[in-house]
Amino acid sequence: MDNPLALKLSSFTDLSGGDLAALDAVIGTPILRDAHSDLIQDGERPEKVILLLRGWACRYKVLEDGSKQIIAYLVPGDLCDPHVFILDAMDHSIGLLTDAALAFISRDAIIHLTDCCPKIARALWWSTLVDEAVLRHWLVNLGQRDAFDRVAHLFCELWDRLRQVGLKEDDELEVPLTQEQIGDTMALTTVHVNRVIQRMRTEGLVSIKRKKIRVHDLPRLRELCGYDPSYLHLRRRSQL
Amino acid sequence: MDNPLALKLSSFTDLSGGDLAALDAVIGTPILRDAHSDLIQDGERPEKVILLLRGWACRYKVLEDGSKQIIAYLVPGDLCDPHVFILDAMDHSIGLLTDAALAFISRDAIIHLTDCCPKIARALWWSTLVDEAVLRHWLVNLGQRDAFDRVAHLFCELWDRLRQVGLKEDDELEVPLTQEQIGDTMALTTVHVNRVIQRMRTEGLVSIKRKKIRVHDLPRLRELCGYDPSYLHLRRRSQL
DNA sequence: AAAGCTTCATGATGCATGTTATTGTGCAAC
DNA sequence: GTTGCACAATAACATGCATCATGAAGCTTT
Repeated sequence: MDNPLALKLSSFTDLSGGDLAALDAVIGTPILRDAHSDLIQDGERPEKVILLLRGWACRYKVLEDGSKQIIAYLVPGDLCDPHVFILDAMDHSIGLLTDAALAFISRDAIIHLTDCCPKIARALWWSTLVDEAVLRHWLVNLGQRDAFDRVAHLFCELWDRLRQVGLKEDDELEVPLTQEQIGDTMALTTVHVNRVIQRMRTEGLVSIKRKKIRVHDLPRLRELCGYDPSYLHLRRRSQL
Repeated sequence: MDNPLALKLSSFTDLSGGDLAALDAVIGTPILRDAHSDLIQDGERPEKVILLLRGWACRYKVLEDGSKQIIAYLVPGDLCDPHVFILDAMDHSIGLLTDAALAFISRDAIIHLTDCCPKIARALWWSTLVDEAVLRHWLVNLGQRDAFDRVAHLFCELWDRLRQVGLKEDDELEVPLTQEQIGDTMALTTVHVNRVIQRMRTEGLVSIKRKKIRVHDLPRLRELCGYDPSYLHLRRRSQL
């Protein structure tokens, strides 16, 4: 299965052959885009729903003073806001972190998909509810945890989410994020992100080489930062 | 109109008489509950959807170390998670901040309501999307703004949301929150919340007396903290 | 009206994290 | 292979907010 959306939804429910075919049908030929371009900008009115097939994107908001907050990551299989048409205008931007392959899905295709495949409709519901749960969890992180725990939580979450779409082998995690982007996510400066990562290194928790994070001691990392993946609402207990 | 849900949804779309009747029908006799009780707790499986008719509630999460983060406020007219049945278990709690009147709505009633009244279905969609937008906005607040701006933003947001359901007269805002709860919301200590409020007072922005906040200079408060209500996606420009 | 509790007010001190600056390192362009 | 650039590493210093402590003010209970 090379359709990452199908893979992701399969981790919620069993999809029939017809469901899988319907999911493949909405994709069409992937559209390629370069890193650092915006898929949609704050204030624009969305015309299509975006499905990320390859690469990474993020939701973010830039304030008047230039400070930037990353609000969510989109990884392969993530579909942004299937019902965004109801709103008038975007209240944040979506930008690409890497080169990417996308499918733009029309409103009508979404409606058709959910009308004819109730299992998919339900799985998409699950997916949007999980997105919201992740957002709540990030809020708790920013509000209540210190720098180390925030960064550790991010690594643990990405670990679980990437495994879900088959993008992680062994104990290596390919995370195409600069320390600045990690800082914009967890509301830290690059300097401090660096301090935290140094500490993780010296404590033998992770090693990072060219944007590949090798986690040496996942159980300990999880325990140190109090990570509990239940907010991801993964249905199937997949193997560690 | 004394149905706050109908009032709130009306700020998104015009509802027919039949729609309004359907919204009234799901309410039944209100259930009264005392302040400080939990409507549902972290880890529980939800059986009903909760509609808040009178009083205030909040979503919150308590960490192992006892620290608490308030994730959202529910005010009259707010309906929590119409599709929460899809998830297995709550990943946070919902607690009452004041005495309250509630309607518990069954899953079937929700399904029936949305099946037979497409305008309501759409308006509920809008409402959940707005809830999510508020959550994103809070994340940006916690990540990028200082204590003063965070508290000011909260006041501005509550102003707009309460006006939407007809709970605000003149320039007075009845907000039944202690400084500790404001702190748990905006990730500040009570001490620092107090300092911020003192500053607002001495600058002539607000005066607070027995949990009623009188805002003397809303335009200036908004400007000082960079408030932009577009994230609330209010359709109708109501009068200030 | 005293006692007890919750909430608010305010000062002294410390720390986690921000700010500014400098240097190193690896990759890309030419 | 030199230049330039993005990213990472690290040091010195600054600060917003937390922590700890104390007291006052207002309610509730008895």
